[in-house]
Amino acid sequence: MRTKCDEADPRYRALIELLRTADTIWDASRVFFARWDLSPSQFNVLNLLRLNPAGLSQTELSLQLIMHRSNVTGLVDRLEKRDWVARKDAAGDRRAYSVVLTAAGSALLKQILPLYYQGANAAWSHVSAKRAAELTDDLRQVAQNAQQIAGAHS
Amino acid sequence: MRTKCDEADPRYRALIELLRTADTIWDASRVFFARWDLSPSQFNVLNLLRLNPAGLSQTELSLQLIMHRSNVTGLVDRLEKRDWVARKDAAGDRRAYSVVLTAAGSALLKQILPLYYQGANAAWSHVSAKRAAELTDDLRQVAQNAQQIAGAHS
DNA sequence: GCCTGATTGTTGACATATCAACAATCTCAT
DNA sequence: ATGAGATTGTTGATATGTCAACAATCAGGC
Repeated sequence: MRTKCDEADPRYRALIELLRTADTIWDASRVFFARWDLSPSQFNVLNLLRLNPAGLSQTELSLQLIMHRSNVTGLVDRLEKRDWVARKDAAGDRRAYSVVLTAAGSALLKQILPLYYQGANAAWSHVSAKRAAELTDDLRQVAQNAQQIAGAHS
Repeated sequence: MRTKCDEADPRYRALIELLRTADTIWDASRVFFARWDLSPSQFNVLNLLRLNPAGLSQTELSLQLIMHRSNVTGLVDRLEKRDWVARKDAAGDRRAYSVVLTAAGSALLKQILPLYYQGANAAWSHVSAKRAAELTDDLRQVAQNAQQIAGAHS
């Protein structure tokens, strides 16, 4: 039995639409954050630090944000230069930093978050909460499968 | 009536999961294409040219791939250097090129596509065709909304 | 023909991302 | 305690992406 799958397959189309939609949302968020001269990635760093007031090491940041350690260096550099985050010495490990939100960074987030949630809500206004939850489950499964397929390097 | 929306909202969670899943898939595809020393973006160019045998201008490519004109320059440069695409003079417009697949590029795609569809299928194996189609519709709507929200720069 | 305005691809400056390699440091078995 | 191996953040090379500005060209009204 052959595996039926080409560009007409509904699953393949869903895959393409998923990537396309994510790209569109990312671009829209870039426009949104431009008001504060902030990039989506920079916002993600700030938002993650908000949820971790004790601070995160750069490696922890890279794991949460799904990016390479080396990329966090420049990201934190630029945020630090604008006084939104600070590098504290990590307790008990002289190799690592503990990156924390500054008061200014916290204040900035307080300004952004309500508008951010509002926009996120508006984009999904036509989707019911139940359907959104189902969709989330589907996506989680797809992400897990994709990782396994890539991990098998076949 | 206040708008209820925070990080616990199912719609917000769907948004986050959407971005996260797309990122994971993109990373997985990067691993997948690495076998041919190819990037996902480079593959997208080749695949798009396959569907347009007459060739596309770089501006047309940028519109289809949702990226800036200026980014296509380097992308095509690198693909041309490896003889997978060629820049022909566009008929009737001395400013533009007509970018086309070479025989080598076409042969490369023939090699990749079956494995590509196979992987795409595997990632969505747990989702029914009907559900995939519904999901695609939802995503299209979300993408459209996101664009409008960004366009309104509010 | 000719001028105005739009479009095409390129360039340079920059942010974001990967990877390999490096010094500094930590961990842990011995 | 010490040496082997892992981990941390940085650096340099490179790809990918944006944007503004530029020369060349096109398209249309006059």
